[in-house]
Amino acid sequence: MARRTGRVTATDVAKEAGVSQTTVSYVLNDVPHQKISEQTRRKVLDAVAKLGYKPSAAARALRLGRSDLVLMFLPDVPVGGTLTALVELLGDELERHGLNLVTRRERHAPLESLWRELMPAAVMTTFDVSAEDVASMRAAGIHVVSAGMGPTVDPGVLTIPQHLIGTMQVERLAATGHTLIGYAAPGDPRLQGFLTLRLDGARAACAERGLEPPVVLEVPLDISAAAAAAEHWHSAVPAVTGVCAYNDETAFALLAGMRRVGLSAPGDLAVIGVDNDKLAPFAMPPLTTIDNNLDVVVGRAARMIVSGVTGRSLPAPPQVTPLSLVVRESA
Amino acid sequence: MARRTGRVTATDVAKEAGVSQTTVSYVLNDVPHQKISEQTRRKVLDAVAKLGYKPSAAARALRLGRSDLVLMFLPDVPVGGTLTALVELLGDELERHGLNLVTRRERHAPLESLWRELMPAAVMTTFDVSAEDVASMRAAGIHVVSAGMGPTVDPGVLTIPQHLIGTMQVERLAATGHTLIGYAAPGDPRLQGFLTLRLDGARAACAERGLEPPVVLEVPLDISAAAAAAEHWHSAVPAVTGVCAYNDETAFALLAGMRRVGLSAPGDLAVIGVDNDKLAPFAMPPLTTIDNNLDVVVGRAARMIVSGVTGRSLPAPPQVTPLSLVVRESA
DNA sequence: GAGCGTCACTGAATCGTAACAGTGAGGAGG
DNA sequence: CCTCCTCACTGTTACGATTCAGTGACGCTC
Repeated sequence: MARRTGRVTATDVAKEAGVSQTTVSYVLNDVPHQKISEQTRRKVLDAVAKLGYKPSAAARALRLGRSDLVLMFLPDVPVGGTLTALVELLGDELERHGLNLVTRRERHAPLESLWRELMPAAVMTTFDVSAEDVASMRAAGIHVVSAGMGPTVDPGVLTIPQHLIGTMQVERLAATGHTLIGYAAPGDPRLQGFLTLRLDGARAACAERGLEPPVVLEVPLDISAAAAAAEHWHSAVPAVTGVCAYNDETAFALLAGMRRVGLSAPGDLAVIGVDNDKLAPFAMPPLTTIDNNLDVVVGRAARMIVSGVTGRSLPAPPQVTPLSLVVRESA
Repeated sequence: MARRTGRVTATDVAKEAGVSQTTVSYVLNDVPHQKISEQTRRKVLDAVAKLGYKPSAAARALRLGRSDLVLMFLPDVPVGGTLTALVELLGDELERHGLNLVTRRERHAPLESLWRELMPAAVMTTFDVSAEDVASMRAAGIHVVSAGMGPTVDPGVLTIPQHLIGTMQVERLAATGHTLIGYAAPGDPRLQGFLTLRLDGARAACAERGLEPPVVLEVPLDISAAAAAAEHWHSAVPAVTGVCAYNDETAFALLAGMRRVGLSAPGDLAVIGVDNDKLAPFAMPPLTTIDNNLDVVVGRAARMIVSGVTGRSLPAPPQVTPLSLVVRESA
């Protein structure tokens, strides 16, 4: 018989239930315009349960021309906590809808070979992908959701408003009386894209309030360098009194550098981070930061992907800004 | 024609090269006992390049009875930095060998339905899986690599020696003159498994040196609670002077708690963490910790998986202990 | 009671690859 | 000259699901 592989197939189920394999498929997929009697449906379902039948993802993918994989392209950046958490949450959420998340870093360049090979149901990108790449994926029936950070053309785009992050940081500092603001840029050049957007947001916020544009210094993850930057800001005339850090890591480094040269936050220099890192409450002093409410973002992303793939439209996403200020002590 | 889907198939390549589809398959898979002339091989390869042919993962999976997916089951724990990095590195490494990593949290329980559905080439687990689960996967031709933490039965097992972590922490504290040692346990009950092993290692190390067993207190990620624990250790008679933290997060919380009650490290209480978190150098004071050299671990894991899947045995892993002490200032 | 329409199914083709089982050409051996 | 073997391929089937195109049986109308 067909018992060479040990796999339980739809044919086995059909035999057990005494119906055709076609019927099994109809029952399991709840095919719209097929009338199946309750009795037959029951028989099939019982057989499925009895035999422990699980449809083969490969066979289904071959037939349908697409798999249940969702391909997520990540920027080639030492992944920060936020992106990691996003991946994790998104994976869980997609799983609930029968989709499997596969992540890939943008580096081993050819996106195309990968999606042609895997035939994913959807692709999600976290950086900007060329319009032609997007077009050819769409043409191949793949749902593309772009969380790219740039000014995207895609109407169905999901964007974490990077520039708003910078804006909110400046808002906080301005609200607490700071008039000359610094910006701590990360050392890693691969973060340039995000940096530009966040910094633009900060610049705009300063301009809007009639403040000088932020004084940008690089603060790599190195205490000495961070200390030098801190002194530079502090001893400038007029002095910078509040700093927006690119993210919480940078903020931690800056705070450590400040300690090295005897400066303290927020007295000498207020510091505000981004990400609400798990360790932010335990910084010295506890770090004020911007939380990008990931559950909101993930919820939206998952909805876009799932509704795109299944064709069903899901309940509209709540219109919540996925950013919030977490005030602690550092700013 | 067959041009309904837009996909380039092996048949298209065959047509282009003027050979049979079988020959294309033989060339591309380098089938051992088939003689293919250099000339034909070239023609096929050229056609592949010209048409941009990429074999369908689904069709291949269906035919072979297994996909190129590697399924990694993660413990249902708010994933710490280490595990995250492990997943990331492993994904990159597997990718180089044409395998795709899919992660899943142990929670939506039935492992079985998932692997039956996806037919992965290999499964990697980070927790203990029942012997029968392993047996049935093996029976289905799936390579199982268990990085479970328990005393595993599996001979081909890959273990991060959790107990050694505790041992090394105690070693460091003992070497710097501490005789009564504390252990800061995490609040999350899901970490119990790892905790037990690390703690056992610490206990054993204490016993070996004739020291009292470590004084275990729970240090959740909450400053007040951490402060209370710190005071408890410090004011005990005789006083605990050095503490092994379950991980760097716990260490950060403890250090923050200590500041709250005016204690400092390492003077009042030396603190040593685990993980060498990215932020560890920026702790106050910079955190001494145990680094579990992930590249080593990942390299081993990847080798085990790849060699298991491909059948080829890869160069033997360097016998390096994947743990090292990183001395900073806190202990 | 012939015609028509639903109902509740079933038969067979199809997706793209791998690999078994040939097959004709050419050379070696007797 | 006939047989046998190797070489270098090719024809065809199978993997397991989806789905189009039927197909009897039955009820209803005129």
